[in-house]
Amino acid sequence: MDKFMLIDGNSIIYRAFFAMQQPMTTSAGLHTNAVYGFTNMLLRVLEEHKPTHVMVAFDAGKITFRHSSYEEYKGGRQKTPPELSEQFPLLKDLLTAFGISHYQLEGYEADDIIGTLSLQAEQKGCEVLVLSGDKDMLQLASEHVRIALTRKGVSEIEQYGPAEVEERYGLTPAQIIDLKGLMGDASDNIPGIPGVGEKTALKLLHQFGTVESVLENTDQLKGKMKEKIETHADDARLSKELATIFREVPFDASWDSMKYEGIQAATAVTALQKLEFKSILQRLNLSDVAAHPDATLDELNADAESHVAPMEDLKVTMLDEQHVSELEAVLNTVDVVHVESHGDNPHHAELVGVLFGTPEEYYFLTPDVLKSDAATAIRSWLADDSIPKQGHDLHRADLVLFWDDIAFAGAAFDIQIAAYLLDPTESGQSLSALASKYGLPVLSEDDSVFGKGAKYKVPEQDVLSQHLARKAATIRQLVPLQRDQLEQNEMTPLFSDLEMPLSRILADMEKQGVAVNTDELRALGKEFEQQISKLVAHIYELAGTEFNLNSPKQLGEILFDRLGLPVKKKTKTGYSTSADVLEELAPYHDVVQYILTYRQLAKLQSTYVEGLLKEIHPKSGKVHTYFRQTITATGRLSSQFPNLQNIPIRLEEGRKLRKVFVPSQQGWSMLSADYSQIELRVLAHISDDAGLKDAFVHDMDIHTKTAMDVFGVAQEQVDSNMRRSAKAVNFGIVYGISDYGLSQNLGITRKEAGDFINQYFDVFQGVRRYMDDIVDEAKQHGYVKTMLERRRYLPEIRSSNFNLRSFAERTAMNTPIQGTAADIIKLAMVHMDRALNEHGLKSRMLLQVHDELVFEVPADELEQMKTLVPQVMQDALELSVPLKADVSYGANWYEAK
DNA sequence: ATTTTCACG
DNA sequence: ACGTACGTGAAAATG
Repeated sequence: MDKFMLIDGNSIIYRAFFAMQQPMTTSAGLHTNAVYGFTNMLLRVLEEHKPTHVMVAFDAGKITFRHSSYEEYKGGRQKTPPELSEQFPLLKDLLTAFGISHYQLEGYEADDIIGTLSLQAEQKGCEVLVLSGDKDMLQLASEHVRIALTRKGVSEIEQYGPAEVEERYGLTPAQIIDLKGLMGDASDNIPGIPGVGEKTALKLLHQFGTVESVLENTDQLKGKMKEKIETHADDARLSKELATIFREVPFDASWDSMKYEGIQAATAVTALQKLEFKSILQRLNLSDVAAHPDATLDELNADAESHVAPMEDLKVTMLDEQHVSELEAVLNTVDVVHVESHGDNPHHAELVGVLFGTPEEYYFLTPDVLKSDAATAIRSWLADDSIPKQGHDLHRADLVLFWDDIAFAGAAFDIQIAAYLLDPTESGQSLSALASKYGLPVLSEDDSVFGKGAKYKVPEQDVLSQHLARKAATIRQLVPLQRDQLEQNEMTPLFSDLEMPLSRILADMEKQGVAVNTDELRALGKEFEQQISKLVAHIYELAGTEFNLNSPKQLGEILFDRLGLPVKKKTKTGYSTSADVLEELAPYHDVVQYILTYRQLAKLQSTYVEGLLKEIHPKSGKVHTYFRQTITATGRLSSQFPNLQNIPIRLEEGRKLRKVFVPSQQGWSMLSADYSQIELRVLAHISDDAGLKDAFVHDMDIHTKTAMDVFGVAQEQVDSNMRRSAKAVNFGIVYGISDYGLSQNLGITRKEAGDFINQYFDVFQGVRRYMDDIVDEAKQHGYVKTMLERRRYLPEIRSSNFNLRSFAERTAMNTPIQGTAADIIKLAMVHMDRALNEHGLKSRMLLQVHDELVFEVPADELEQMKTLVPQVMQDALELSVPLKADVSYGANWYEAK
């Protein structure tokens, strides 16, 4: 017998929305929580009831036939929140992908469509199940029509037939209409009789049976109730009419179109991926879906239970020295490598083991075995640049192996880099997180296999090798999925021609390291130390007490409680003692200036002198930073252990630290080249602003030029203050300007800052247009792009929260600029690496500091490098304005300024 | 583990 | 009215 399931789409999606209040969005910022709740419920009921026909009905249009008899019908109702209304089309698309029919008809509500269909189905001899969250539906219950009402959001379902309705209310299904006629329904703005709630209504109906009968027999009632019912008799009749589901909707969908033969797996998976429903996808085996595109989910599930091997069955061979040849024999089929290591700093991390994966089998080698004579061929394979390798964080693998004297080359597809490009803000880039993101079989977190922090322990070898094999299996399955997505996003060149080659270049730079003159560094430390101890004594004396100068809390107590200085700013935990606050306090008390100087020197001492000494590698005597390629939201690199991208330069005291960074060989020089105003040049290109472009084409001083245009004066009339202001505006423009930010920076009022910005935009109209357009673009697509198609998703650009939205808007303005600048210097690095090789130069690229490249150069290459480096940098990418790079060199990084 | 401060582009 | 300039990492104190 046919079994028809009718779903009240509006009712269920509303309930799902309000039940799941935690926000849930796709990376592009579409809200999906209601669709998610709906889908989970749908899959559950389909599984449980196995219907032959399914139809989801929706309301259509704002005006229904009910409005003609009662204009205020559904009046006063809260407007559907936009976070929910944007989910209706998503749900309908998903249903289509599932192969489930949905229907709506102008002028009718979902109730009416369901009422009509349930009647027709029943007359055809079908069993009908109606799914809704609305009690009104109970009026449809009959011998062959059961009503399933959701409870607790949509997580539970309660079924009603006529018997259950009788049991619950003591009424027949038809009397449900009368019930509502008397008690009304606030949510639909159906009046009912004031003062009559469920209790009274039920009592009346048990006594009289129908609304009409109640109204005819008011003489049997007495007191207030009699009065109210008599005065609101018409309301009761109207309410009953409104509550009655119309069961003769002119329906033109065919019976066959509602047939349900299981969810089409292939289209369903695509749709679920689009919605990023990880946990739902996780339950499906994607490789099976790919193999059987025409199958339904049920068929695949049945299939999976019968013969797909569970993860436990991965075939892993642990190879000792005697059996390494087994791997040698299949090396040409190895398609995944995973290097497991322990420790955050890859230059000091311990090699735990290496896993080689072929599609058939996995092989695990301990570090000892890999380093043994027996594994020479394996090591040659690892070192062979012409053999492409796939893995997760191969950059780290390369470094870890390097310090164990094992060469690695040929990284072709790094899924960590791919994941970063696909969404640079996604923090969870662990392999396990990626597995769940893509709905692959669950992979244990490293923390749970190894333990966290001090509890880290390498497990038994069978557990270890099994875990690593699962990682390898995950990598193998991920590669084609990411490859497709990169291709779809037109990011394949960015990935293959820029980021992958760069990852090897970075590893080379890091292995090379930078030599540090430790004697000089220690001498600087001594100098700082002497100044610091004098300052501390002085400060204690002026404060009248000793305290921990490094504690903002204690310092705050001294300054504001003990010395009674005015409080300018507070943090969430107490007084702010940041430098800008202290600057303001300096006139009030002599101690403040000493504290500022102390802060400055203490920073240099702890972070740079002591910090740097700690990072000198015992094996090389150099510092080897670790450039991270998958951290920043904009595409920039970051640098760790130590951070060599924030070595002091702005103040002379700190700048001296650059003297300790020296060439690693006698007679060599440090050479540094930096882009001049790269971000503003990028802005000139992207915004196509005539004035800005003109300024760069003529290589003018951009801040002076800005001052001339904004203040409307000649070059000679620009004083240092005007130039300073113009410079601040230019910075602000790049950051995504706000009047508040500029006012803070320049110490002017917000209004003055705002006027200033307006003047700027009046002159640079192309820039204004760019800022407007890019925010619109971000709102429309949910992401912004750099010139090389690097993306950043900005889900909060559609937020109703002003702060979140404003932040996203500034980010939309800044990211294409900062990100394109990052693209450009990365391109320059790839070109530079090639140029050094092609020219057979011994010079080495050592550091990248966002707009600067640092090299060490032998004396006989100095002349050539002085022209080659800026040339390559300037030609990295062609813009509508020239790029400019300045070069300098000297005996150390300080001299190369 | 989080907060505050400060170094850089 | 809201309360920020964009992007990072490290050290120290403190919860």
